[in-house]
Amino acid sequence: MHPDVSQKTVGRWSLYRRLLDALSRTEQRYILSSDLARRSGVTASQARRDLMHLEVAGGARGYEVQALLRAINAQLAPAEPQAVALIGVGNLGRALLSYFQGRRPTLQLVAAFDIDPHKIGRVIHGCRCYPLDELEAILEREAARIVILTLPGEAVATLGPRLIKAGIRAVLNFAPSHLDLPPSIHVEDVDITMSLEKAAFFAATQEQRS
Amino acid sequence: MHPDVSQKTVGRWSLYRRLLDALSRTEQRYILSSDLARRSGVTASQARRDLMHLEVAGGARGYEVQALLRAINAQLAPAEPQAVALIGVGNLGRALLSYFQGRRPTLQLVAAFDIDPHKIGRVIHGCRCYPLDELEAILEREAARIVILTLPGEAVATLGPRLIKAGIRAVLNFAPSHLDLPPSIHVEDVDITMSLEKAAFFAATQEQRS
DNA sequence: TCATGTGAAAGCCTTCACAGCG
DNA sequence: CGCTGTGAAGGCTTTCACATGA
Repeated sequence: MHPDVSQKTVGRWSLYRRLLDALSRTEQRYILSSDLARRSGVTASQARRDLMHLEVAGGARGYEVQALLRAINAQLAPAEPQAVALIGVGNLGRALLSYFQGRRPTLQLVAAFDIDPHKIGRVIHGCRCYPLDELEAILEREAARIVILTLPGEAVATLGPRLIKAGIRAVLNFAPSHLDLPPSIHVEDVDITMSLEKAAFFAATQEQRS
Repeated sequence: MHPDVSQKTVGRWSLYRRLLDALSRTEQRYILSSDLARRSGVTASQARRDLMHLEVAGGARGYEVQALLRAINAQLAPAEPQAVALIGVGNLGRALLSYFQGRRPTLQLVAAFDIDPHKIGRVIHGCRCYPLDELEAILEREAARIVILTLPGEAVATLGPRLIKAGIRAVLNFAPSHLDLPPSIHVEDVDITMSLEKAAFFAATQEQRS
């Protein structure tokens, strides 16, 4: 694999894949960087740079859709499916369980955790809910290396050390608190309140940037 | 207002505010940039740069919590409350309605929209649901300039022109499709699938970056 | 003395611009 | 001829490092 791929490029691969996936169900066999770019909201240069790392040669008709798709899948989807667990089965947690169930076969939601006794033992959107106490044991049993955090902000603070001990490799954190984890664990923060406040700020500002 | 504030700085103001808000309910009257930084997951230099734009003088004991809070609020929260509408009352839409209801008094969720007749007319998490047909009329009536999009990907494509006509100033887009809007409208994309796929990629990669 | 405020340097990401190839 | 692939330039963001002030 190419060693120096930036986080942003990886994110855009995911965008491109969505488009290519849709294209692959049509008659269109080739796509131009300019097309891919316009439909993804990036520039053509940037799309070409991102595709460069995939080492798929384009031609005068552009890139072959199937070839790109294969190359991006090879990067984003490892050979073995990855198990994912979700911690915090509130409104947002349930919405995400439903959203992700069966969406990407290589990412399987194998367990949910909560502290609410009413939720424990239930199967929610196809995913069994366990007590948070059993986190380490069940993550180990299911070989889950990725967790989604959808807890109230205060609750994540104590979770860091447990995630480290459980051998977690990546976290998708929806809680509005900073997780202090070693750099070997990838943390992807999704801060919805911040995003809305940014939107509100720029809505109220005359001079728009970007 | 300082003219050249970057989007990233605005986002971090929102982070800092959350922390300062919590601090303001404690005895602690001053905070050091290094403290603020550590607890927000940024460097001390960066925190100081971000605070620079607020023109709040710090001293040897650091910054006064209340002064910072006032300055950030002045930036992020305009004098008048801003009305927000949400389009697409599925699982994620409902979770966000519940999440945002009453959280920030200066951001008021005034209307939800859907095409499902079963949802129209109901009040969901304190927010009335209207038919999507009436979008323009109701956005105008409620003076909503910010919309949250939580629809299936395909459905947003046709929405662009309607949002422009309705005079929308900012969009928080959870749909995995590119919105083609003029640069005068701020678009904040929150792509949950992309975030999870990034997390999965870096979970599977040996060399972690960042 | 110790923390801020900030020029200057470094690093990262995007865009330009064009050689080269099908 | 038009599009890709990519060095080089440009722009943005972060970090360094230190003068300044309480």
